[in-house]
Amino acid sequence: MIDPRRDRALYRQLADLLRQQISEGELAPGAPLPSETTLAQTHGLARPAVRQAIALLRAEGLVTTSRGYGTRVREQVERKPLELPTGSSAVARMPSDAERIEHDLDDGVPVVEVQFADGSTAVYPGDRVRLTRP
Amino acid sequence: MIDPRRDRALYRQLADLLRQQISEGELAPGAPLPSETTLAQTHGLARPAVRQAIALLRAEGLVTTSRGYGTRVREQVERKPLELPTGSSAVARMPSDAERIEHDLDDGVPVVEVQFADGSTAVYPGDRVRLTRP
DNA sequence: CCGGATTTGTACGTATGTATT
DNA sequence: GAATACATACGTACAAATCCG
Repeated sequence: MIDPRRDRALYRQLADLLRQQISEGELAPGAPLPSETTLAQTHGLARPAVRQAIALLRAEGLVTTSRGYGTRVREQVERKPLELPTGSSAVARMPSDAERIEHDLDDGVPVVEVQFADGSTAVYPGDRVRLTRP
Repeated sequence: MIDPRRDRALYRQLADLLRQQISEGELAPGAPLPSETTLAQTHGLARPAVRQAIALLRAEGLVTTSRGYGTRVREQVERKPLELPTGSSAVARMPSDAERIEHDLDDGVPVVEVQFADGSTAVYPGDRVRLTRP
């Protein structure tokens, strides 16, 4: 229940609610969230507050939003094992705007940048790879 | 220059401008961005549009915002080498709300979750570690 | 294919609260 | 205490994408 007297922003309270429903499976992967208008009405909020809540979940990689379509719980894609070669290293970071477009990455999805022993680098979508060391 | 006739949202155009100034060093690490009010006036936008632009940059990990203080270009912290042990693997993802608070992570900073050979896992701040394989 | 309904995106204005300097 | 700066929240309006009959 969203309570204005609590010392937590209303949109954060709504995000907490939705996050809980997702983690408990009440909103399963692929399932649509109620529309922004519906969420606003059922929780007594204005639409901007609802949008802020959903923006939080998007940044966490929990949901995906498509214009004119709606917001859905993100489905986990399979991660390909990627062996980290001897003498190489890897860092995780958020993609640049260009990288997000190039790799068709959703909001809230980091990239993995591998630097090989020869100094060259490669960038991989963070939700599709798992670095391994056999 | 921000141009309403262009087919790109005004707040995205402003984000592009600021992103460029950051990448070119005109806004160096640690440097403060103009205040939201100033940016709004100088570019002829309303403050909500300016806030959207800055929110984009925050999500990309380019800037940090502190209430009552302002927004500054993020300074890169040193990354500690972390050897990926034999038989382990690692994934990159965005932190949960709790993890962000626990590790005191800025917006736009992913985490690295290592799964060890015995099945146990550990989570590291994505901006402070570099996975290595000697 | 078209049109209408639904849904999210963009943008403005306003007001008030709270943290930092 | 005052000034500055960001955070939260409401309301409104129109644009644009998608879906469905």
